[in-house]
Amino acid sequence: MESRYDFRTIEKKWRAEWEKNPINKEDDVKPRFYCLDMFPYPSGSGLHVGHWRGYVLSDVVSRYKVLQGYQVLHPMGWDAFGLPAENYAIKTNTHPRISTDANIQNAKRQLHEISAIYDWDKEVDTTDPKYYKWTQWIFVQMFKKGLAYEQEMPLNWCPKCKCVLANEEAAGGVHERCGSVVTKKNLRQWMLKITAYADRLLEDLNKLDWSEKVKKMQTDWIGKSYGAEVDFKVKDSDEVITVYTTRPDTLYGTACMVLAPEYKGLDTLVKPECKADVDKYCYDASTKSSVDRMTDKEKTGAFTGSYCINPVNGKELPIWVADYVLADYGTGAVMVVAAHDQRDFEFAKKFGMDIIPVISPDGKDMGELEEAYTGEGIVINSGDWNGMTVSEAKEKVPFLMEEKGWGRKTVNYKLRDWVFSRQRYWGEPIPIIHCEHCGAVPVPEDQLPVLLPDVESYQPTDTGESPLAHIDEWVNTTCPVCGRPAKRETNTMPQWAGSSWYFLRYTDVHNDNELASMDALKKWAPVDLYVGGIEHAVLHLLYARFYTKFLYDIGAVPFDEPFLKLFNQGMITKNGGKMSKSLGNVVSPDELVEKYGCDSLRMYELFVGPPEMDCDWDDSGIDGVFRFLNRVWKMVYNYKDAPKAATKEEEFIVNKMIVDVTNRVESLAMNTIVSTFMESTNKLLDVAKKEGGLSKETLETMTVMLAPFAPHIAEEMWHEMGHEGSVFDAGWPKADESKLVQDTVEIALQIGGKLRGKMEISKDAAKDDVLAQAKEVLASRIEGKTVVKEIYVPGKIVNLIVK
RNA sequence: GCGGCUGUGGCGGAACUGGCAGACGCAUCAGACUCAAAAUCUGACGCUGGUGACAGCGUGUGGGUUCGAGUCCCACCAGCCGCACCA
Repeated sequence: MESRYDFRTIEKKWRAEWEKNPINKEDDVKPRFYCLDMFPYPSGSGLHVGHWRGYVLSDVVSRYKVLQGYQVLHPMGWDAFGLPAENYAIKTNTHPRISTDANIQNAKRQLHEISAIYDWDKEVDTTDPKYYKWTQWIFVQMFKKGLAYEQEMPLNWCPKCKCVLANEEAAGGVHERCGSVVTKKNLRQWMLKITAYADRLLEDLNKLDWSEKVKKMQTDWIGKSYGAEVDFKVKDSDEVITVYTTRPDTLYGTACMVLAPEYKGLDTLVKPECKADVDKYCYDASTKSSVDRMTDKEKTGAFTGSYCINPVNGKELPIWVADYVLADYGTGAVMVVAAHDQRDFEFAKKFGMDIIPVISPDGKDMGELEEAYTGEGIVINSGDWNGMTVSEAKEKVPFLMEEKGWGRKTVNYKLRDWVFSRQRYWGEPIPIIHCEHCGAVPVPEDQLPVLLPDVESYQPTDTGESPLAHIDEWVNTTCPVCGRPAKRETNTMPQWAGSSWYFLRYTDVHNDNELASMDALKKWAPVDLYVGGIEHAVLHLLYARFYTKFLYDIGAVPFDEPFLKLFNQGMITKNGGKMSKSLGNVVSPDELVEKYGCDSLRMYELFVGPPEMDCDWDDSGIDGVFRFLNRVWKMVYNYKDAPKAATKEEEFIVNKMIVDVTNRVESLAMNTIVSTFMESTNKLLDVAKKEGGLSKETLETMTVMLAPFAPHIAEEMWHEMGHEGSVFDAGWPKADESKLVQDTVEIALQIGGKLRGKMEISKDAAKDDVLAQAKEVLASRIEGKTVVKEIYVPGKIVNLIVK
């Protein structure tokens, strides 16, 4: 062993050794732990220090579990289909297969620098036909269960990426990936009926150990609300307009009916004299971007000339069109209760309609309203319903309406079905054949996978047609049912298809007969700890839950939630901004590894701050971690050959360290673990200086505990202390509680809550003795005053209140 | 607009159930070693006043509860994130 900490030699040596003899051995007697990173897109820009943060954290947990005697599944793979890979390929003018492979090679090389315990025999690549065979198989199963269907409707269209988007990808009217403003395009597309799982996706959030933040984001996205549907007959017509409302208690206060510009059947309601106005209004609404429509708060509208009848009081209500009503939420029709909804209030006021209060906080008349009243209160102006409280009326009214045939109780969701097809090349072909006689027919399972054909031009088109549509020899096929000529579906699946189930595949990567065997799934899954960024809160994480529930329902998977515990690491920024190649602020781990070593960078990634919080990257602090590792190295070097018996103080420091580090790994408070190591080491070095050495056990315990964090230096020190096997076979140390009991404790002395001194007392000193002693110490300060109250918190504090 | 998170020295951040605020580290300063520098080691390091032991102030702001508040309650301010006309 050299006195100098030569990290380059050490890290190279042990990385090679672990590749030959992995420390994480399969052994079916041991308990199991599945620790998963969100797999990356192999983009051209490679990994930066932000990627390391999550990967280091999950590797620390994995290695810690190994030390605790678990066999750990800690795999890695590639989410290699989809827009980022394809756009990169287009930009660099290379086939996506070639650029993707190159990017995977590069990312893999960079990942090796982390020295995580990934088992590369279990690598998953979503673009591998052996993998996407099962991505397609899942789609076929969904089709067979009626969960995959085609529909023509106005869809979110990204003009830059030239493809349709799911609602989740277009939240806020902006494409989440490229930032372009989304427009609408009327297209026939494949949809997945995720709404059929809305309730279970909502309810089962209770089962999960996820942050409240992510659970809330999913809850809000699913957007369940309780209310009623009410049927309004159209005057002089057989038509009926059904509205959805969460306020059936306010039905008597309806001023008018408002329909979305895209309301189906609008045309039949428009009177000839109003047609020009309504048409113009609807045209203008259709050309507004969804962002404008969301941000223009000034109410607009047009009258159709028709009226409908309020079932509760027979009142005739004018029917209007207004773009503040959304076509795809509820029924696309809203009853305007001007007095109790701010938007309705503004609309009614602008067009001079009656504003009739039907809820009053005290049951009395409310006079002229300045704004809508949305609070609790008593029903007024509402016939038989008068006198009920709001909550009472909300509960009872739907049943009263049901009896009379006016409407019914119902629930509603914001969640929409998932737009699943993409007009792009680099994705899984949707395994469907279109036959004139048989309709859409799934490709028979024994013919899967439908291979993505090689193609000259994979540039996207403006027409909403996939680049695959031009490959006649691929498109033209025969119908698997009737054998007549037929055409293949040319759309591909979205990026999310492959990532919605990859965590299942890791358990049984090489299985050609099923997506994963039941045995393998039972053995490893579901995932015990899932680590990744929060940006997937309602995308990947919602889709993966949906897929898992579906696969559970068809008996392919033995559980219905994929990720038991989720940890979202904070983002690392540089100079306050997200790291990106275009901003030129990417901090590459490569140079830091070169200068300080992998172990130092691993520890520094943890030390920068609480792992769930964002933080701004600053290289300078890594010196502190590097110095710390040098100190530990020297400590072992100096004292390993002449061990001393441990003093009481030494045992206390070591056992305290064991307790603190263990608790903090369990709670993932990684930044404070590094502090604990540093503090303990400083104290041990003081002891060593005083006593002329340290015990063998102390040095060994320190080395073993350090191993998950700084594995190379720990392994080297372990061997230098004379051990044959790996430090990861040593077992995680257990604290000896008896060593943590100290004979004396220092307590703080306060007068009137202010710190006025300290004193050392025996750990089981009686209260009266402590107080007497405290008064002695503070004698000069309480002289001439009366002590009116004495507070003693054992082991902590004495507080004297004086007058 | 609604909802959530965050706010502590020059900086990153500690402080588990209310109990000694500022652990640990960075930067800075002083000292030791050195011909010198680097590295390393030792020490100082919230602010204000005082030569000084010491005193006063101090966890975004203002109130409150408590013997005692960074921590609990109320109101507000700022920053970030999410949702955003969801009837």
